[in-house]
Amino acid sequence: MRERVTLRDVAHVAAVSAKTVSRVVNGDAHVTPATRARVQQAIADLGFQPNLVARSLRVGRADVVGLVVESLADPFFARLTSAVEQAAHERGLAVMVSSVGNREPERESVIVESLLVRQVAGLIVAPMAQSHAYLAGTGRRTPIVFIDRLPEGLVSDAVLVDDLAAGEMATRHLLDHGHRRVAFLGSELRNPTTRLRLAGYRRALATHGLADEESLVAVGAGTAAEARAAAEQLLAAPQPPTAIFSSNMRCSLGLVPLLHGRGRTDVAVVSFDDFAMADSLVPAVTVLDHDPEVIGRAAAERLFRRLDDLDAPPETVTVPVRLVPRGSGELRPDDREVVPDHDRPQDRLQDMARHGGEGRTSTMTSLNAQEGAR
Amino acid sequence: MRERVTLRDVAHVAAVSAKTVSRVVNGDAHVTPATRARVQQAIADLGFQPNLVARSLRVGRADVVGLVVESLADPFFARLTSAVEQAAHERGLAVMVSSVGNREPERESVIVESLLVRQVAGLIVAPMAQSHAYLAGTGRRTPIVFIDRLPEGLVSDAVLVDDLAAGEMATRHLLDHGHRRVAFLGSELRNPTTRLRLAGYRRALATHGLADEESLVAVGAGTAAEARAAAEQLLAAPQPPTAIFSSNMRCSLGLVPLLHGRGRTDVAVVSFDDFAMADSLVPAVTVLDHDPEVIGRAAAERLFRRLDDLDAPPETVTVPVRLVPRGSGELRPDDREVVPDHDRPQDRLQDMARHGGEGRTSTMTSLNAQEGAR
DNA sequence: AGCCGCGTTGTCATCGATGTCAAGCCTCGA
DNA sequence: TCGAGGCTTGACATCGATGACAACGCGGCT
Repeated sequence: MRERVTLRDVAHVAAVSAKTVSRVVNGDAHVTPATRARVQQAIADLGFQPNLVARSLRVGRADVVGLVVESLADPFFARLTSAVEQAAHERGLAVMVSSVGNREPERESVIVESLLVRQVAGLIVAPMAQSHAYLAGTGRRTPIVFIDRLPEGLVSDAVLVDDLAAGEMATRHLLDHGHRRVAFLGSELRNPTTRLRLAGYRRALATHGLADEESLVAVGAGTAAEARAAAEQLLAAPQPPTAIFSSNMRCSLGLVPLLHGRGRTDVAVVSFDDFAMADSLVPAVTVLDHDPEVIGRAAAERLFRRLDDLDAPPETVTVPVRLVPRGSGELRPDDREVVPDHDRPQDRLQDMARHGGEGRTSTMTSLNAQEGAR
Repeated sequence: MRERVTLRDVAHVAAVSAKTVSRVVNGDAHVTPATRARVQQAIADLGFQPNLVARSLRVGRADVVGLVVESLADPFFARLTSAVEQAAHERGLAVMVSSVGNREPERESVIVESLLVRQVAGLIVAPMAQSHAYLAGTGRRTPIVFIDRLPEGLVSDAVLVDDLAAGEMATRHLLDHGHRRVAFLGSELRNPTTRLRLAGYRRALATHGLADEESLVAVGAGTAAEARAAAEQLLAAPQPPTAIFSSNMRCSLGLVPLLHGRGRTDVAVVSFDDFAMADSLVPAVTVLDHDPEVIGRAAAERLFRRLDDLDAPPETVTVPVRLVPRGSGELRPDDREVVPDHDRPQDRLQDMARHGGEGRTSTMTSLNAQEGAR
């Protein structure tokens, strides 16, 4: 129930000035060992703990990083947050998290500003808002690292996924499983992400010496329903694809139920982005997945380097995606039968028993692997 | 790229004192409408934003709540964090999260102190450490709400789950499905949580007019392996149970793989705590589940009330648990055959299509429901 | 011996906001 | 007309730490 102890109290007990105590606390070299010892003794006796808010005011910034994501409840962002928090902790920084929610992207600016007024040293933002004009003059005072998407017309540090390589990887995966008619399902081409993934798709085709067939590329689907319709068209074509690369989650949410509803689970599918239930369907959906731990740490480290050198030119870090084979992407063009599924739960059971709720594995192979609550 | 704007700058432009600007910013009533307007104009012109760090120093506390959990990557804590963050945001508070990690519970004190020195207004802690002596005098200065477990020898605000009711609910669920020989599998009785759940189990038996049979209660299993052994004993008994209430996750991690390995999926199971894969097994495991959103919000609101009245006596909030029927708990004593499983994924598919990746449903029925990454 | 230089320590102002207290002004009633 | 009381506004100190700068003491040098 001790009263708050300040530098001055310690100074008084150690018979030195507050400034000297400050030097000891901050590890300043210019202090005599004898003085240092006396001060440290006083600190210990009084149980002094520096007030970081006061320090923050004086030095003009808090030793805190702000993190802005869409939703903390989303496992992707949860793991990202965890990675950022670990990296920050190693550097002695605290983390303030805020979620924007998926309803109103405009809330992003409010959230960001609520962190700025708290003088965070830096921000990591997974952008949702359309415009980032509100960030106009902020960058210099408070560095920002963007995740996953670079806001329009802003040059800034960012951590992006390698969409080109990802598109190529997905497509090659299907080609390697014997498919020759691989379709591309994507949303609007305005989206640079989609463009890059499509480019990767084409590059993989070219590498395999295949022509890029116009009729196999279905883009423009903005919603799951539109994606479903686009997929229906693909399947109804005279020479339908035997495999489909669904280049984002929304598309998959249209495509996959369609295939299951029609009993067309013989069509091979690789989906970008993991999505709910992707691994409990039969066959489970092979996905290209971002590794949130890798992205989070990369973003944190990019930010730290920026804090150490505010004047270096902006840098973009590109992280690879992983392909998580689960069944749907490993179907061959002549497969008419689905892999029996009753061995899959068994596999997982063994996995579960092996990990036994004790340690967390450092690299998880399945995105959906999750520890039980508590 | 504007320089930082302070109260004084605004005061200068509006030709008033800094104090008056402060009054306007804080909505103090004692300001002439004319003055107020002039000040607000100046604030808008200069783009002034108050420096919350300075305010925090002055008032002695930051408008921040600290949250300490085991792991942010754990979906339970992720959703809890999300709920806390939302509640805090509604009150204008930011949230600093820190995770302790499951390796060294002693790190808890370091984490908590790193938040205290940042002058957080209050803390929400899911305790892991054995001793909380380090919190000795803290409570008065910085209120703490504990989640799920009350630290030894500390009277404090807390949010606990209703273990008694939960034990009763699980057991009654099994009894209602026709079972008469229901076993209880639990860890050490030293653990008050286990004691309460066992009491609930007994109460349900009593309500159904059943005797409490000693041989059906297996407690003391500290690890999954021990739980497995205990379950083996139960099943090998002359009159084995037809249903088992596994009273915590560790027990379930011993019990469930055993049943599956032995092909004894005819034994009904209700498990406390959701766990990895619980819903993708066949049959999926019926669980009693904490609702992290409810717990998080309850903790936040308890904390806010405490902030409003530091002298009220400590209060414990008890939240109910939910029973999530998934199959294993709905088996009847005479069931020899497992529900065919291929319709379950279909159900989910429809579910998935219906929600279509658009809105987040406000109350999720399945704990494991999760949005895809991004 | 006296001066220089270096390393230690202290004084003072400051970061930006707010609590305290009082001054100034206005209104109303005696 | 004058004083009391209320409201608006401002001057000043303060929260706790740190940066700039100065003073001090001591050893080495000429």
